[in-house]
Amino acid sequence: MPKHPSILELFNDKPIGTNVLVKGWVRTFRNDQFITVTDGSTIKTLQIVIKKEEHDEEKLKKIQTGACISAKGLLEKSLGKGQDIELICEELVILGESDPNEFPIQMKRHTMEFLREKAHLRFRTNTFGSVFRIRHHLAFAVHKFFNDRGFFNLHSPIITGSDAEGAGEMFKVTTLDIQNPPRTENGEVDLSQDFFGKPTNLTVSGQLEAELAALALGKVYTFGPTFRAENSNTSRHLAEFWMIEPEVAFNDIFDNMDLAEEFLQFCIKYALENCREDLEFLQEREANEDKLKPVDDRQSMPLIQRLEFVTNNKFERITYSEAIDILLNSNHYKKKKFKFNVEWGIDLQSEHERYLVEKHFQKPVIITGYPAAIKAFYMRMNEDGKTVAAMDILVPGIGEIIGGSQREERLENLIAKCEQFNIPQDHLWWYLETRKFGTCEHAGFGLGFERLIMYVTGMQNIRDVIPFPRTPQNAEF
RNA sequence: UCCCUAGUAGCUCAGCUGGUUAGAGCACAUGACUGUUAAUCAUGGGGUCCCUGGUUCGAGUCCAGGCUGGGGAGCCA
Repeated sequence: MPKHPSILELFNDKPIGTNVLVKGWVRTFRNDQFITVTDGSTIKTLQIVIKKEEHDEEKLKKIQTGACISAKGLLEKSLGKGQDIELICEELVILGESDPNEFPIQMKRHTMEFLREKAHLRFRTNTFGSVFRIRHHLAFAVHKFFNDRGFFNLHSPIITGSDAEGAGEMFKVTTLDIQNPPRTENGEVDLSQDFFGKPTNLTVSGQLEAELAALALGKVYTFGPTFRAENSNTSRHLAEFWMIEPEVAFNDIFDNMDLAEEFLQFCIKYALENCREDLEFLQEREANEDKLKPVDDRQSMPLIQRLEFVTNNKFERITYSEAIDILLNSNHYKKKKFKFNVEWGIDLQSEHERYLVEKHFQKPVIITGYPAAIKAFYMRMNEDGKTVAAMDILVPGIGEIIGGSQREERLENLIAKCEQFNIPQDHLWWYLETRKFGTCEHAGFGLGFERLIMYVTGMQNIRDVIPFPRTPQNAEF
């Protein structure tokens, strides 16, 4: 048992008439009498009532926004309207002062941009408190979903020696002195003297490793940090992000779609059931922010309604070819409103995906059967010899949230693909060997955890759903 | 990396076709009030107008370059 109850516990148990000790941070101090305190356990705040005469002036002055206090007293039914319980304070201690002239977080609206520069203190705000509580619950939901279905969590390596995954630019990992690295006779950096004796990178995906495990354990999933050294400056990309990658032996692309859809709906439902108050707060926040925006940029549905819509409706499933047809037959296309051309074989542009999801279907869409040329080497070739068993799940507002495929399990096909994509086979010998020894059909997908959090919280910028975002030119904190 | 856009008080912003001493709300300080809900009322302090250079009698305002933030695109999750 903790030495003192959290505010969440006080609201749940409501031990009215008993003596309690509370610790937390001051939000406001009104009327020289009412201290609003939060301790992070819930979005709710506890009102502490003090009698001015019982405390010396110096102490009262220190009850300021951001200060840390502890209060002991009787928990009572509140006389005021804003809350049902309050603490009648008998003993008040200032644990940590907070000079209001320096503390940057005020009880008023701050911009996300400003708070991003105060990432060490932004946890103290309602918005980030809610976001990071929801982040926790979603992480827990991920593990629960897979655990309940007999999946094993696989810890794929962070440092990887393979450089052929093709998922993007990689961060190099080295212990060599970059000012003065050892050189070979012809002047090149001698990586054989590096820590691992070869070039190594931070992982861009745990998928290939997950496949190895799936072909033995059956159903596995990874949930860990991944890294992309792309110079991407958007509200949807991070250099360090968390990815969830299930991989299942004996699943085909249709099983894969079912799993992905069930998984997304489970996570969203879990948040709706376990984070109600935080979601209500974020919904109100979003509505207030929307008032400042032009009508066209506003959300069509309130946050919670959007989430319920996703859990209550089947995702739309179409093939890439059907998607192209829909685009070609759209008024949007006929009025030449697309910036990029539409024809079979193109990689769908953001504007195309957005049209399909936000205008045409207005719900999550799963697109399958992409042209082989625009997808990764490991995706399974379909019978037509032109398309692969790939799938992307697109959601309104975010775009691609899941990308997956049935994997190419036929050794000769995979070797042919390696040649086409200029991937040296000796870099992937271990991957290819799984196709040599007891290969079987299998499938999996990757979900960007932060994008899921964005969708659930309604936050517009991915930098605001991870505690300390890493983006090009920015690794403060 | 490309395109667009912004940078004025601690925060959020206003500042017109260049023209006296650069404004408001919030925050802060002091006082009043005391069952408040981001309390209220009064008074007060607070500025490298992002930086560098230029045009001009005169630049927060115009021009050029740079820095930083934001939006969009590409890459992707």
